[in-house]
Amino acid sequence: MYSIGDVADMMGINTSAIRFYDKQGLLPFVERDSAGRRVFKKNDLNFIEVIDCLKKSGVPVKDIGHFVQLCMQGDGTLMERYEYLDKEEEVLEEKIEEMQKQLDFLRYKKWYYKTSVEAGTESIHFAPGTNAVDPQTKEKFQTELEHCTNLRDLIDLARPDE
Amino acid sequence: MYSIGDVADMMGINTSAIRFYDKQGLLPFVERDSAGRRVFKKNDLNFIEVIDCLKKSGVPVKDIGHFVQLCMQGDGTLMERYEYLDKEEEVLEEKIEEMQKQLDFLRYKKWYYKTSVEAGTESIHFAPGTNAVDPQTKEKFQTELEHCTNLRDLIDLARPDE
DNA sequence: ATTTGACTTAAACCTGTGTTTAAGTCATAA
DNA sequence: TTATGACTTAAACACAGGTTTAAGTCAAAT
Repeated sequence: MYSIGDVADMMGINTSAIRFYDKQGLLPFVERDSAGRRVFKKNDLNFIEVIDCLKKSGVPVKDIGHFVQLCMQGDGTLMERYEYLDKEEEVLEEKIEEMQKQLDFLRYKKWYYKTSVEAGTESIHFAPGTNAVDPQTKEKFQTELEHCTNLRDLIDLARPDE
Repeated sequence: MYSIGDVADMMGINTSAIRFYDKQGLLPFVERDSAGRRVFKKNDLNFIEVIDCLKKSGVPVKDIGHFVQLCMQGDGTLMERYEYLDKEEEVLEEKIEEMQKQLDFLRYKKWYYKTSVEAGTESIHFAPGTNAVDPQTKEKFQTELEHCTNLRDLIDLARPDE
């Protein structure tokens, strides 16, 4: 048995966030004591763990509410719940893939600035006689990337010894 | 030379989103024609690519504005720009790691529901004589995970042949 | 007995990230 | 030459996801 404060501490969130989730229908299983205070049971933490996972995965609160509603309806909705999680698995996989693409681009730009810092000017990457980046710059990076064994050597700026 | 509509089409966003970014200081380099319309140069697309990457990485608009400001100040800020990207690289790496953790949990829950669907009831995972999930359920999954060669066999529900 | 601290609610407030609306400008095709 | 479509602005609106505030309840320690 835990109070809202206990749960807030355990989850690392604000008590008012928990009350907000409750109001949005995410915690229909939470009971109350004689004074009207929320009482969280041990098994409620399993629910909260799922809710927390979905929130951290970027699922909107209303959407999570739909899943919780399925959970409250017993074994008849087991398949729907499986399908819900199956869908979210796919969404999350795509999200991670997308993030990885952005990370690759960020690393190209780190290389761009590492080499610029080393040269003292960004203009080493400009097309001759212009102030614009040479369209071949990224391909040059790709080539260097393929021929390098250590990504860090390629994109990290050497730090003075500490 | 591109109009705001061209850029919107290329980036797959709304023209009003571009105007919004401009107002927030993300596009100080964009010029105007005699009629006051935005004119995007080829090199502006390089900036927009970076902005788009940072946005997709979850960086707040104001924060991106800071980077753009550095870009407008010439070679004197090269090191700061490198450090900015270095920081964002780390943030993004952590974000991906976090997402991967949520994905692992989601897969545990998929297994939980796959096995429940197969059994016809969720109660196979309850502690004997209770309505609460057995605390050892997750460990049981972990063990099965270690001994399995194909994740999909473990967590994906067999679909009828199509 | 009263004070303290954790809880309760409803309602107001705030931030980020745009979108929509209304009124107007301009180049070009019919 | 006029109608169309793409652009311009400022300001209002929307919406998610909370946080803050104000007023009150209650149990337990002083």
